[in-house]
Amino acid sequence: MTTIYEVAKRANVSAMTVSRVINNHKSISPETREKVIKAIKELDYIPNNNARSLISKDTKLLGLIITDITNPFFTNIARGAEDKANEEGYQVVFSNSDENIEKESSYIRSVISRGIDGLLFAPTNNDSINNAKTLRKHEIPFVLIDREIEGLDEDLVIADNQQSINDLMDYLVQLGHTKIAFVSGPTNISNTRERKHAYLNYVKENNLHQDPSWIYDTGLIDIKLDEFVQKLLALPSPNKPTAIVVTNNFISIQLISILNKHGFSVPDDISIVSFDDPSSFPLHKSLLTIIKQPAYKMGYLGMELLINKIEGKEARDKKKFVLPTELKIGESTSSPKE
Amino acid sequence: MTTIYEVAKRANVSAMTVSRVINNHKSISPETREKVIKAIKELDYIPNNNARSLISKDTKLLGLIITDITNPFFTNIARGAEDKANEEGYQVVFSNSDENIEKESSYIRSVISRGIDGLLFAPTNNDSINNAKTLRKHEIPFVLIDREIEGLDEDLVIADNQQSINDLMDYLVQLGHTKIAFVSGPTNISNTRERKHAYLNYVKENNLHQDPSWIYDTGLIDIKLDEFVQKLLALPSPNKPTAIVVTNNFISIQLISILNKHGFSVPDDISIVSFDDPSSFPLHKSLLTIIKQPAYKMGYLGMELLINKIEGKEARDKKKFVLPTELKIGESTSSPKE
DNA sequence: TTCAAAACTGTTATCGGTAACATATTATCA
DNA sequence: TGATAATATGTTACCGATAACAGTTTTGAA
Repeated sequence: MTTIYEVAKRANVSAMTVSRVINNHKSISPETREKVIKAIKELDYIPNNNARSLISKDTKLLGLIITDITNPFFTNIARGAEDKANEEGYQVVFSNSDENIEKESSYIRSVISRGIDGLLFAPTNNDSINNAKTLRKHEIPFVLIDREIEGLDEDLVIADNQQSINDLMDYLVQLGHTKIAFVSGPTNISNTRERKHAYLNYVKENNLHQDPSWIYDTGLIDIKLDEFVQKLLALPSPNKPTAIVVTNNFISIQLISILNKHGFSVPDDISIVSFDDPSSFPLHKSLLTIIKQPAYKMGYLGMELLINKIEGKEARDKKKFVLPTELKIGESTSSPKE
Repeated sequence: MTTIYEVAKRANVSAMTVSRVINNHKSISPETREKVIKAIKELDYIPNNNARSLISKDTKLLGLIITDITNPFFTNIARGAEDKANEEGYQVVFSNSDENIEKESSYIRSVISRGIDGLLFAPTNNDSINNAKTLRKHEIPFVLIDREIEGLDEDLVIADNQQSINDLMDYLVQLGHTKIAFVSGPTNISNTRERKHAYLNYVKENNLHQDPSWIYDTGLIDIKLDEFVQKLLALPSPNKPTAIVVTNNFISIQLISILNKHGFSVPDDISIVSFDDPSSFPLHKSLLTIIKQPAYKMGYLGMELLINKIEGKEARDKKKFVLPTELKIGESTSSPKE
């Protein structure tokens, strides 16, 4: 590895002078600068950023935790985040937490030891509070994305869950549905909680049919829908829902699959609405009627907030950014029969 | 930031002893170890890995360059790569090169200055040879993925292009097509080159209709298909192809869109086959008939090779891994009319 | 002309770790 | 029982950069 000393020797100056040239300090004579640049080029010298960081305390490295890059929602968050980071001269280390709090903890300790300047962070669930505290103890600025942590006041970028559920419900009601079931992920994740809350509110305020057996919370990794679906389908016709709101795209795929298995077709027998269709295809109508969350924008904005925070351009008060979503009508919804 | 010296002071030992405890050296008495561990916990000490790297010369950090994480093919490569890296205790800094050689160069210099242990690298095109040389000069192990660089002998993981084209052509011929056009990306990218070569071979060996005006190379960022399509559709019926092989999923989407604009429908008027349908949806038949490349496996294997190389577990001779692909029949193909 | 300020370059110490060597104590065996 | 090895811990130097300070030369205003 070529060091600054080798460059210095070749250019017949001190290491400090080379450092000054690299960092564009004033007070370097044009001749010296030229000599040094020549030596740098000849040796193809690339400074060791880790040695620099030891003194400067910054690394221009940012962390990104998402649950799974393979989920198109997070893919676009990652892309938005990387774009902004890149624009500002930062690089991104990423990790898939897979809804696993231990994996999250272990990654966070690793990136702290790397000296990352900040972290953009989709927390696993409310248990992530301990990891957030670790970050704070080590004075790593971070911004939450997509999910809030209960009891933690921190900068946050999310989509508008209230509005999203209202839009979905409005659309279903407009189609003539009044019996609407609700399948969500685990409620220790904030967006699930908010969506469920919005659903319950909507049902109450609009005097829709209410039934506790129509509401089901699954896990995110082991999604056990079979029993719930069987119970639902066994209900006598007047008590059977004609539509289901699903809070997660992966769950909705499995749900449709199970419904089909039981001989129920979507949307003929039952309508399904969800979030962030994973099959969005530019050319044809989306299969699912969904709420599209502005994933790219969320990632981009999240990084922007984070970098502002790091570089001190930001007022110190915490901010919560709630971005608007968009209803996209697909082929998983129709008016109820009869 | 808590340093090893503060831990040492609190535990009443030297910094070296703390270091020994952290790194599980032998010759530490149980009492000392316990004292030190207690101090580490009380201070929530996380070692500074950059300071460590300054001496040890390794960082447990790996680079990943893909053209665009948003392309599901690369998403899965990234996921496979991150999984393997994580299993082996490494972390991944990634970058979207966007088919832009300057962005690639700049990223590579950055990660070199970070002291990455190695790089998994989908090169932009043959011009990437200079970046590969930079990596070699700085003794950074790397493995190429998805694309070869002409004139560079280096470890490589790709999908079987020859076989893929043969499968697509076989399928079209079996449907009754004999007039098959070919649209590819730029031929300074190895997989495009190989696919084109395989297509030309197939046409020749099977005595299919040949026509230079049926072959078109586009850019990857600015895909200009309009003129080509117009020419193609203006051909008198006997000279008009009944199917098109497209080497890139994004191009195929645009192609279908343009064909539709001109009043031609797929597959009724013309069949389209391609690679890696971006709309693959678990529940229903894929829209496009495609060759599915084993993206996850490619990323995983690529990382495995890279890490073996870094850790010296690997024989020093270069290896080229060509993974098998899978034909997936979708709705973009049918037998030709009349 | 003269001397302080500005411009230019070098020396030393330090960032947070660890390798290499040194020292002190304990264990082991001929 | 004395010599040697093994165990346990500390001291010093160094990894590659840069901040802080210190010179030396040049510049410019009085």
